Amino acid sequence: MEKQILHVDVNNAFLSWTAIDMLKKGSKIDIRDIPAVIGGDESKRSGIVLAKSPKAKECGIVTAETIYQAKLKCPGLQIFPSNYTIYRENSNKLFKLLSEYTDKIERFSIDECFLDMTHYLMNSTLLEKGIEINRRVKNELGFTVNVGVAHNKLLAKMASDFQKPDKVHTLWEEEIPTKMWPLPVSELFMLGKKTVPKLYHMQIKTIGDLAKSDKTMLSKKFGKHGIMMWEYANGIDNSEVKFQKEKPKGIGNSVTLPQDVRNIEQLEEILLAITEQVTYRLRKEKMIANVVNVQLRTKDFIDKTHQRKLRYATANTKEIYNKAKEILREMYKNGTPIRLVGVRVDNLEEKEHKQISLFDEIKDEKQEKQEKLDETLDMLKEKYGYQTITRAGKMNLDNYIKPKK
DNA sequence: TCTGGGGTCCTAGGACCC
DNA sequence: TCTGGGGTCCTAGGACCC
Repeated sequence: MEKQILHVDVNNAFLSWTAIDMLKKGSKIDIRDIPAVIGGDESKRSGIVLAKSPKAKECGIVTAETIYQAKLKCPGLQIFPSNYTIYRENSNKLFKLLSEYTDKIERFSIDECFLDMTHYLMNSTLLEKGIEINRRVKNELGFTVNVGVAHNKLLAKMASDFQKPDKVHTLWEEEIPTKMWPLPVSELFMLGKKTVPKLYHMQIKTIGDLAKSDKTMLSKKFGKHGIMMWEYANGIDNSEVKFQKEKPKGIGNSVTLPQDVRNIEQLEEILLAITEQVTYRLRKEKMIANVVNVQLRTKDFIDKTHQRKLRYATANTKEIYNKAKEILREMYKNGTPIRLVGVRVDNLEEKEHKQISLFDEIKDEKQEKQEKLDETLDMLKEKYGYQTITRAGKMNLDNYIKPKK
């Protein structure tokens, strides 16, 4: 049976949400109407564009470029910091409103949702529902969304990306040749900056070119990715709207340091602070990890990641830190200037599912104590806030990261 | 004042086993 | 002298998304 899918995408999400917040706090200007961007902090070496206003877009500013580049393109550009607390609040409001329409709703990102309306249309059409959602979000939440209307997720997503802002677009199968095929191949979902030049080289320039090219040839050249891009170009996508919250597969944090660090003792302190953050999140998910992964980025922007399997799955800070330290020591050549440090845990499993007996056999008293310590510290973090309770005391990340001005 | 941070999925080579 | 192949696990890195 044919699915009925909507894709809802907030227009310039971070910028719109910051604009609303500023107006609420008495701002005289709406930053949606001026050349403005939401950006990182250049003094913290994280100066990139996260979102742009329409006027900033007119200057040629693109997402993820440096603030420095953006200023060159648009001298009067105004820059505002991001605020994820506010973004999460708005995202939740949107999700709540959309949940009135179907139970089968997938939060694809902080500002995008897929809705499976197949059994929820009652007496209206899918397009009517899309138009209603577009209108209600604007009136009730104060920001605008694009809505894509189609029979699968890929086409709905492509549709919501057509003309912006505040629009509802259909992309039915019969509309593919006129609405999707003329677009440059770079517009197709999952085709990024590495693949597009390769396709161009093969004289594949539009989505239509890709759709009409030979699937077997693409498969030989790009593997699974080749099959997928051919299917997407032809509007084929059988994936389901994932409405049940999925357990994370991995959890990680990383930090760009305000200055390069070139000695291992300092790197270890940073590693501990990040590990504490990661394992805290891991324990909150009630999961344990089998793999620890350490990432280093040099001052020349060369990334290295090394990972090791743990002897048994755990969420204990000390055990994971010990493994991370082992990895760091093996991968770090003393004196190399490091710009970013990251820790990830992977191959997660649910703590409940672990067979207690087997687990306890290899767990000794020391480990029991360590786990109790984690529990206690986690409780304190819940009660008094994360920042005040770090195991390492002075080894807090704040020592390496300039406090927010 | 150059270049974020959090994810998922895939590939490929080597080790190891049968 | 010649000389398997299939499967799984582990690890590093790449591509892509928002």
